[in-house]
Amino acid sequence: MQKETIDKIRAFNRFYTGIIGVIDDHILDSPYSLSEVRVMFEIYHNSNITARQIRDILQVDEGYLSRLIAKQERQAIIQKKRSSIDKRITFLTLTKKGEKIFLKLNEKSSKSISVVFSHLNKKEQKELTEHFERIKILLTQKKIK
Amino acid sequence: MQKETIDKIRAFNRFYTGIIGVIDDHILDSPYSLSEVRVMFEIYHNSNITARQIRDILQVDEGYLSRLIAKQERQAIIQKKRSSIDKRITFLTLTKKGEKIFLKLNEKSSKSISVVFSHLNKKEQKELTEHFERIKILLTQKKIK
DNA sequence: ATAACTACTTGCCTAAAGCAAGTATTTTTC
DNA sequence: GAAAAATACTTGCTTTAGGCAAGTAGTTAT
Repeated sequence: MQKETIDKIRAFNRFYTGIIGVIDDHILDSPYSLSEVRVMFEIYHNSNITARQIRDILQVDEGYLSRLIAKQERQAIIQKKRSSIDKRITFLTLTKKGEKIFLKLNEKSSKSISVVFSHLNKKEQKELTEHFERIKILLTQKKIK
Repeated sequence: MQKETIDKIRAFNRFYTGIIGVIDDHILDSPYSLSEVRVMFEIYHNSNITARQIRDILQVDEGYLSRLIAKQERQAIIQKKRSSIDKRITFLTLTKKGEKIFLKLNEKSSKSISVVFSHLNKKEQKELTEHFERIKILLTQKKIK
């Protein structure tokens, strides 16, 4: 791979890390950490997910995750139900309260996304999301070598 | 802003956070933390930068940064020289040793970037960096409202 | 000359996260 | 079908990252 290309990728990564940082910062003035919000996100979008699956998606330490989940269970955000078929596994769902909390946080994050991207008009927004789409396709397709 | 657009942005952010995570993970199996490498990066690319400037670029706590710099000075990676005009300011440079270390880490990061993007052919690489370029332009231009 | 400001440092503290050993359950192997 | 290996999760212990506030030294403004 060419050095120039690598430099461009690196430059974009630094740039985009900053963008993500700004958005995340806003979520962070809530009583929940980024990781906690991510856990809620995964459960919200995939009910009855397991801790193991979340670990694989978010790439977090399983011990740490176990504690996060326990904490959110104590706070009645998450509900655990053990599988009757395989008792090692517990399925996770958000409680009504948890769902409410997550949606509020999501709303907050939407707001901060809106702020960061607010200077774009309709057409530019469309262009932007098309770039995103293409990048995703480029980076996920034919990972199979 | 439209909900759909926000969702697409969020989806890309999650996706790209993962990509960056994979690349960063590789750098992290070195004795230096991400923040340390970033500090080296800034000094390497901008000799005689000040701690204040690095703080502004990287958006890190100045106390934490001060310690990082002190640590790297002890390790003879960084050299401080106080400004004779304004003695509050110290200019930072990499030592020969520091430069060597940084370049090695940079090389390592280049390798991991190469791996992540290796399935792309020349044409696709070009397309990718063009998307990056456009996104950067879209997101930096006319921030002035 | 004093007050306000800037650049950086230091002390103190909490939250984030890694690692390893442990428990309970299920699956594999001989 | 018992022992060994594997899986899903938990717990204890520890390190690291990073925030916040007060402190120091130097500079600029009033």
